[in-house]
Amino acid sequence: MTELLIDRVDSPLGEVTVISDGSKLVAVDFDGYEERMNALLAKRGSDDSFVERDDPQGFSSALRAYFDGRLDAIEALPADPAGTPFQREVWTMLREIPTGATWSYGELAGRVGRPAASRAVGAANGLNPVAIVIPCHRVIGANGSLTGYGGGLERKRWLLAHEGALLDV
Amino acid sequence: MTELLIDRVDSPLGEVTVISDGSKLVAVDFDGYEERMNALLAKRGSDDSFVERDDPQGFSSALRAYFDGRLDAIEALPADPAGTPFQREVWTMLREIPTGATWSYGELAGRVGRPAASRAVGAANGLNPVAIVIPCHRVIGANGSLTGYGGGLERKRWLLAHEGALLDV
DNA sequence: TCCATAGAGTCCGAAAACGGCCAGACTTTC
DNA sequence: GAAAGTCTGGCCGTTTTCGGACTCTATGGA
Repeated sequence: MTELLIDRVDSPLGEVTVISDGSKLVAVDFDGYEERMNALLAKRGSDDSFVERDDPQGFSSALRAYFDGRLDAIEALPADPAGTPFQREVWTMLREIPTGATWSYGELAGRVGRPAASRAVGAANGLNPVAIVIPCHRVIGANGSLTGYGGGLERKRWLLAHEGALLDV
Repeated sequence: MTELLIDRVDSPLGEVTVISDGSKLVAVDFDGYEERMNALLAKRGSDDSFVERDDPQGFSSALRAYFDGRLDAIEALPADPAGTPFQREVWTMLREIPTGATWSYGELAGRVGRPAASRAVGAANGLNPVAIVIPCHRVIGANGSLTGYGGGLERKRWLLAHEGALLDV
């Protein structure tokens, strides 16, 4: 039974919910995805209680700075998402993608030592609980298409543009 | 693409088919179960061709000796059945059951470190490709009933009686 | 009491289904 | 012809579904 700190951040992409376990980020998600987020959080220790807290560990400020153009403000934030070993491996690798760059799912798969596991990587990507900070939005199709994003493709496009990534479309 | 050696042995239980990969037993089954046996063999390397061979590696002689009363003739025969890790674990443990003894499915489950997996053990038992030599017939219900046998309960009863096991019925 | 005989409860591993993929073979358009 | 769509088959970790060579308990007769 852990106590989780919850806060909200206004952004050009709508309200963003930030959840911390007191030391690390355990979830970041967009408005309207509460259900999914709760499902992801349920994978942690069974029972969690939520407590409203202003700017826990400074995570909310960091996100605001990121949205304001200080792209590197979120780079060092500690995150501890709950998931299978494979998923955690993928999520860890995601943070190696430089701001402004994009990888294909296949590239990412190769980076975690399973060159043929691009689909599995896609699935793991889709289950990333810590949006933005763990930059699953920086992974796109091998042909340059955006393919998908949990928060909606528009948000993915916006984030990549905000980071200065070069897109085909 | 492996070449499998096949032979038949006459027995009180009818004709028994013996299949060797040239060094180890890969299947032993009763007459009338060709289809099942082929299915089990299909789990090995994809394509196998069969070649008639008289008494390959002495396996057929050993079985005849067993049927003639030399019960220990089959104890040391090498076997290499194809299956999942769990199945192989179960099949390996089966050979630890002494001749003339019986275990319950639950006991067998405990012996492979999964005390609650008695049903799964039963399923694995039923898929044993190497009848008689891997003595799946020595496993019976916790209440002493014979429960089931791929070759028919009559054969199971006969084998146990042949080995001198004490049965309730 | 004792046995046998259902029936339900559970529990597992196996197998199948499911995606935020991708490369290659084909079509269709200019 | 080239270039942009379409379709197909194969991949892979996860999730779901399934089915059973179990077992325990409750019943109902002898």
